[in-house]
Amino acid sequence: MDSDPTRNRAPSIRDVARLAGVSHQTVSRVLNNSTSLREETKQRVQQVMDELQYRPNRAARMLVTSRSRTIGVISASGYQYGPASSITAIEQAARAEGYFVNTVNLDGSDRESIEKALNHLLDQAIEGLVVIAPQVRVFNAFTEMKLSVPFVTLQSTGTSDHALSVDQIAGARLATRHLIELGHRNIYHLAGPQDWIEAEARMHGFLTEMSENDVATTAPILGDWTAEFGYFAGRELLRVRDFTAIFSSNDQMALGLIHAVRDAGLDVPGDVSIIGFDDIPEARHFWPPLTTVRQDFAELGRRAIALLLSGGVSAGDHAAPELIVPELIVRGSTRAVSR
Amino acid sequence: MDSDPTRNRAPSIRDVARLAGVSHQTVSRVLNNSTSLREETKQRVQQVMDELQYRPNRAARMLVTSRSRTIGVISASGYQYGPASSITAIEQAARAEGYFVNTVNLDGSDRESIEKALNHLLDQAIEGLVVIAPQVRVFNAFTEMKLSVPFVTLQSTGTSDHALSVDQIAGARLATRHLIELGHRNIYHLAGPQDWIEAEARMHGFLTEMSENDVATTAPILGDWTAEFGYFAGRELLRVRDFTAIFSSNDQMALGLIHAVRDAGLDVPGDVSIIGFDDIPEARHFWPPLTTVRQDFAELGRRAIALLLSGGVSAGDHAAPELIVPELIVRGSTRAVSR
DNA sequence: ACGGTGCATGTGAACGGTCACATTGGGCTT
DNA sequence: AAGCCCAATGTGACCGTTCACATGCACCGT
Repeated sequence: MDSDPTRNRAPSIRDVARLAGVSHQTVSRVLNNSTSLREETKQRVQQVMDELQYRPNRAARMLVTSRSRTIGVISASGYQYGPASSITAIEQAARAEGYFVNTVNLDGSDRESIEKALNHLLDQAIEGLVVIAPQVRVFNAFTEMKLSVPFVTLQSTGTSDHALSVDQIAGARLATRHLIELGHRNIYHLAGPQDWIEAEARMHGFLTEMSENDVATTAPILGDWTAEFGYFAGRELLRVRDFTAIFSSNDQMALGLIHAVRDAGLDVPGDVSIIGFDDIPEARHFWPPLTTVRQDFAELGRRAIALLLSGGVSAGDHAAPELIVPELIVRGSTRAVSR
Repeated sequence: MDSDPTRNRAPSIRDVARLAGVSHQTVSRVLNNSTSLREETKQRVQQVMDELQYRPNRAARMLVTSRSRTIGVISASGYQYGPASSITAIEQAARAEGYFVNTVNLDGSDRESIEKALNHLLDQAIEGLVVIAPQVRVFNAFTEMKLSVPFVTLQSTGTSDHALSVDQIAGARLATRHLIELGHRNIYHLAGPQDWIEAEARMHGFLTEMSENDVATTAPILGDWTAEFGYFAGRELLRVRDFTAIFSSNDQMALGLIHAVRDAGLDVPGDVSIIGFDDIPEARHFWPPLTTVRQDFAELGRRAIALLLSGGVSAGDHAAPELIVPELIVRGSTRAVSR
């Protein structure tokens, strides 16, 4: 007869208990390595667990403790270098603390897809949330939403206590100052999309640094982060050619810019200096190797988990966390202006 | 008195039942939209749910159905373009089917970190597993492991019924044939790490195509996928300069190669033709725009979920799934050999 | 010898859903 | 009008863990 009820079921705490000759509660104690357990008992139980290949049922545990040990991540464009690095770091940091990570990728930046994503995670009973979706709209959506779980926003300006971020303004100023110090006075800024917090911050840093040094500025060009856009923007810009340097808001657009300059028969950095932002791994092998501003995405991810697990971010009465300092990486795509 | 027991607890199915004046089972039926429910009852229950902002408790459901609706993803180097794209696609496809995705990043390729990652996911009671870790060692580890959950391996050679993959051999032959057709006869192959399935497959494709066209080959150089390595390998190679073309096993190394060729004062493609593999988004804006072989990582991810959810991959008695066909993208980094 | 103390362990009831089965009542057949 | 069926709903058990509390027992001081 194959009606043995234990046949198909995974072994439970009671199965272990029976075989070890103890109560189920004792097994539970071993599981949670409680104190006040005789070493001998512990070992016996442990041994039975190994034999049975026992695995605690997470659902049951979750049900009774009402803790999921799961952290949700909502990410836009998770396939890009920056977010992807942060996600990797988040996962590793979370796992080290025994947490699970559940990532959801946003389809769009509209309210509906945000809510769909969020609901998906809340269904999962997440205990914390990391938002890597630095569009202004998304950011506002989250701050307005009165979330019941602690959350942290990545890659924003750091004006909120929920926001963890690299100091974009400082980074942009670093880049801009570098160009100014090289003698450039006609500098364009190829910015990111208007509704991205980072793009805005970098633009702000650019404009501030320019005006503090009394350099006249032209209106920044709003791009979409892609090399493709950089290329076409570059072509457009070169029709006038009233500049000697461009500060691109990210490395991909800088790559497109270089491409356009080359297409026009000009040289980087001979005719035009170009500086990027991010320092993606490929940047140092662009031709010429790209001068850029490095931000530590992984550190960002680690800090997000640390902040979340320290449990401080739900109430909303904390000081804004420290900004991560970006670093200027000078390579071959910038040069002193020729007169 | 704040001893109201319902105060801090999330509303349960019974709370809803009480307020709607039905039994808890009826609420459950609404939840699973069972047939044989009066429309009126259904609506009433639904309304109470909305008022209470009721959310079914996933743990409880999981416990009784013993289904987690979670799919695990194990990934090496999840921050790179290929894997990251696949992961994004996997998540979206899975979510569309109501599944959750849990990603774990491998710290190393040793047995221990594999088992740690796997255990982490099994603790989570995953119903399926996608492995994006195309090292031979990792692949073998999984096939040997006698996993109890259905699983799919991505980016492998497709020799197993668990393996879903782009046809790496065909892709490599495409690249190689392109160079041969351009008249190149002295072609180097900069391969990926020896223990990567894809690297091996591409190398195999290269060698096959070369020998079928009676072109003499030199031993492939084993790289590590980074632009950095491509750069140094290129420098080394250029000390002899007995070649006119290089087939690089990925785009990053190709980028490093171009860098090295330029450093040596030579031109791509004038002096050396270079072809890559992957078609990362930046490739078309390299200088020169990179000729490469495109593989559709997102499609790979979607198929993985489709395969997993069709439930066919646990038994092991199925035909190997179809390979995805890669595509040659000709841009500016290759040119007919000059005589 | 006795009650108190504290450690090691056991007992039964939650947790919040679903499952299998029981119950109700209205409409149809005969 | 009796009997039957089926649709709509209710009842109680169960999933595998932890929690709160109970029990047994050795050891201690007096």
